Amino acid sequence: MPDIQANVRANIRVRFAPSPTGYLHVGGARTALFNWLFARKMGGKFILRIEDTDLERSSDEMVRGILEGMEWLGLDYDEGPFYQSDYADKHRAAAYQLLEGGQAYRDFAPKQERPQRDDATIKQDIAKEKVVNPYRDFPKEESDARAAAGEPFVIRFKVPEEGKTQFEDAVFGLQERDYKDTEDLVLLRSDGHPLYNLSVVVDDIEMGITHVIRGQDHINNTHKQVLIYQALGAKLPQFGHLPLILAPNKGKLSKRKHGEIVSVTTYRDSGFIPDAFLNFLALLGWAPKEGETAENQEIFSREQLIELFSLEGIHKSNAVFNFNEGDARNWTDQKALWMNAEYIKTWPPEKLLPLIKPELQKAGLWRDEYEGAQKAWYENTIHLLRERARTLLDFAAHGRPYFVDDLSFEFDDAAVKKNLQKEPAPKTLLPELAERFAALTEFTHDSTEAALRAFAEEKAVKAGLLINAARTALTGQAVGPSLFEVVAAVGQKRAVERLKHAAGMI
RNA sequence: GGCGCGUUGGUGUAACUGGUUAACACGCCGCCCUCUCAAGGCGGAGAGCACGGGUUCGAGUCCCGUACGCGCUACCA
Repeated sequence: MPDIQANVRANIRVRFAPSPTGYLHVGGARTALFNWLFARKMGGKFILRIEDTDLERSSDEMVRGILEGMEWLGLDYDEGPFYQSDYADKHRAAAYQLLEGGQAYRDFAPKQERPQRDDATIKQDIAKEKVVNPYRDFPKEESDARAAAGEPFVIRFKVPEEGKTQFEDAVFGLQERDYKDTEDLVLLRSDGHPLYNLSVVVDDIEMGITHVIRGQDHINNTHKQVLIYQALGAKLPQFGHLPLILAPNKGKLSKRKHGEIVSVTTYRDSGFIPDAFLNFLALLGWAPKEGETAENQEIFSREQLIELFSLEGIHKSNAVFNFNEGDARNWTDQKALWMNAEYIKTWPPEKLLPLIKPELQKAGLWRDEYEGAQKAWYENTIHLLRERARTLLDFAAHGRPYFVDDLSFEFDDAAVKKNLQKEPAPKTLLPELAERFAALTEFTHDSTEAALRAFAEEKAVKAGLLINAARTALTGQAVGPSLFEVVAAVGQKRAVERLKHAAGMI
């Protein structure tokens, strides 16, 4: 017997349809993610379509930003990218089909200057003025004649007077809207250019989209689109509207207001592991069913997310993305940062190492031996650093003393004061300690620890004093891994050198 | 203004078809560990579920109202 369920699932087709604004913002990324998860979960197809019907605002450059973001996040699409502008003829044909069918009409009124998007008071005034369009019931012959005479017009959808649109939303449930609350939207501009709501519907029908998963800010558009679906005689897809991701001030995310912080490339460039960012995004507005996860689990691999994802788990209320641009350390949502650190700490080396290499290369710290003769040493050093890293950038920043042979790393002022200069002992003891280290035939964590502790006892100083002084001498820092791990990683020659050098700084 | 949607600690979320002191994660504070910082372990503060009124033996969970927030309201997408 054929597996009917599997067949139904395999036919599921979803799409992510961003407009090319030059970058993929976190809200868009989450929409893409949810579509992708749904498609992967159901064994359906995930399609990318660029909504570039507003040609003035589109360019290759703008599209590239979207593609880059998708690629970084690893959201691979099965079809596309398609460009909506390539199908303008079809959209126009649909508009004329509706005109012929009497479901749309020509509006000869001259274009009005519109107020700025954010000028709410003017908008309100316009809304009050809204009256029945005089061309709505214009005689067909006259309309045809004026069009034939070359008079410019737009094609508007003729929203019926009585009744309401309705659809069952996968997230918000039954949605209804009275026809009288929907204006006669423009389908085709006076220059023949098709507009968004028309293009979307025609494309979604054409592409066989079964589930439209998009931001909640589209709910009003959906009512308009339902009208177009019906006028075109097409079956409605399943709609699912996602809650919005809000800025810390609870307003809408926007590049203009919030800058680069809302672009996913910022997270890539700031050393996020894509899976960590995806994990964080997935939990913004969605949660797995209780009982299907491990106790207190917050970390989910891609595979687990796919396994656990369901439309039912999506929330209705908006989520705040708590970034904090002014703060150098906690510049973005702390949970995202924590999650990234978790990934860095626990990811298998074969996945982590390829992400660190480019960072070291950028900083001029990379050597090919790290993948050859020095492989074991390198991996051990990375292991040391990963415990304290929050982003991939930290490997180059904190790792410099481990990767350079000379003294071309920073000495932190506070560390020098506290660990080297505060007490008089280091000045005389550090050179002596250097000699002890130089004399060791076996130079390991344990042998250096034994040597240092014996030396401290001999000189009647606390081991901690020497340990902290040595850490600053070797790394320039007051904080870092256990000293003897550092000593072993830095090696005998460099350790001896740096201990002597530090004494000279005092 | 109109239409729509939402409201659980600072943030993200949980709480089966209403049933004992509202749970978890991040963050915060403290303690332990310790050579520092992290990590880790343990503990703590922080919401009585926007507010008001109902229904009920019993409501965060159902109903009504109010407030607040958000979204949409283009010949943009």
